Amino acid sequence: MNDEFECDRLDRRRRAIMDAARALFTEQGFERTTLGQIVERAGGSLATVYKLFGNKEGLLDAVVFDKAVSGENLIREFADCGASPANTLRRLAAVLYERFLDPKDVALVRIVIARSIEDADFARRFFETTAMHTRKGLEQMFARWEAQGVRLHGPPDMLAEVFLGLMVSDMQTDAISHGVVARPSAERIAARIEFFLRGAGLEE
Amino acid sequence: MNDEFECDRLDRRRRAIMDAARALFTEQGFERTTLGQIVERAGGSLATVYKLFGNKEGLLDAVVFDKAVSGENLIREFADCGASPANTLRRLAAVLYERFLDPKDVALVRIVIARSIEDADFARRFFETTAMHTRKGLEQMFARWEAQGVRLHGPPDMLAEVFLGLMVSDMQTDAISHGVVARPSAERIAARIEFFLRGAGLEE
DNA sequence: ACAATCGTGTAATGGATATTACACCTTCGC
DNA sequence: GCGAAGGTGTAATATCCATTACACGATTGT
Repeated sequence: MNDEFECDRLDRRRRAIMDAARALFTEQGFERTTLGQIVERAGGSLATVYKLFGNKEGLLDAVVFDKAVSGENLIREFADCGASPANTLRRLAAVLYERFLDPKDVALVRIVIARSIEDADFARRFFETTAMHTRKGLEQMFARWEAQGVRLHGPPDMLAEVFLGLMVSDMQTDAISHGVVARPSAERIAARIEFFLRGAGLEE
Repeated sequence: MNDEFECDRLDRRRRAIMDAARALFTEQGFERTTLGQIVERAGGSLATVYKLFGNKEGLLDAVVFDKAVSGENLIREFADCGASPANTLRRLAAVLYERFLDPKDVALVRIVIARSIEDADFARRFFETTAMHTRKGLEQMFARWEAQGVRLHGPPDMLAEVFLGLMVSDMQTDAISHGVVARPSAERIAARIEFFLRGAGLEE
């Protein structure tokens, strides 16, 4: 009972600190946020922060890589559910918007970009576990369709890049620049999807 | 002769300070760069920096908005030179890559994003004088074509968004994340252009 | 050549903050 | 209940840096 309780206590403290840190980092940026503010919001003490995370950078690391959800599996689910390519892409688009324009995600990306100026490796690790996975997932999806006899205008890797660029990249750039962005309307999404389907040779 | 020389001297000093500041800001980020480093590289003195720019933020402002080239005129030149829409877009693509993937520009964008966490207005001003202009320019180009009887799949504003998203946004996101990005190959550009032409209904 | 103007270099000032040290108190096993 | 282990709060430490103050020297118009 000792270990479990101990672990529970530590975990709860860890989570409280990380939650406070994430909130403050995304509100004010990394450098402007002081450990004092974090402790003030999370309760506990400075000493605990240093015990759990080593230093301020360690805390940022923990916050950013907390839940690196893999986009690869997400996409595989959609690709394997038997719908036509056109319909699969239509449903996938909504998920991508959810994923790439989520304010929490966007805020995190901004922090990573800010930090990447000083620590290039930090950004590389982040994007390899997020955007890269999504792109790879899309690429595999297109490749599987091609193997099943679907005729595509262009190689799978190009289509994956283009799909992401066409559907979300410009809005993501906007979101990153402005902090938030309005969810695109259904019509707007639909227009882009149809555009992609024509370009890829997938009109029905 | 007095005024001219004075002005010349001040201008030269101004330029030297801004050049040093831009270099250091893009290398290390805004917060990590000290005014001491800037003066050390530019020569002159701290007092001059404060006289010319007021404070550190004023210097950043001057650096970022130094040469806010308008993308609107750039695009109008291309649109007015009489080539077919397809050929115009083909030549325009190369210019956009030059513009959006230029390492100097990318480095600036990173700084703006980093700063935007603390100062949202700063980012808004920047993107209104750069990306927004380019988008508007594209939109007007498509609208003019439509007025001339060219049949397009979709409204001009959507096409402008999509063209930017399709051609550069994903690479720009990469560039912003990683700092630099390899210039895309001619084939890669060509493939995307043809994709866009199909989607927009502009195949020849 | 002279005196004034203005940039220049140096050296405070003052505040902020990451990090560490330390003494206290809670919590847990026995 | 008791003692140990370890979290907690507070208070130094120590550095770093934007900003200001000041005295010096160069440059210029007369």
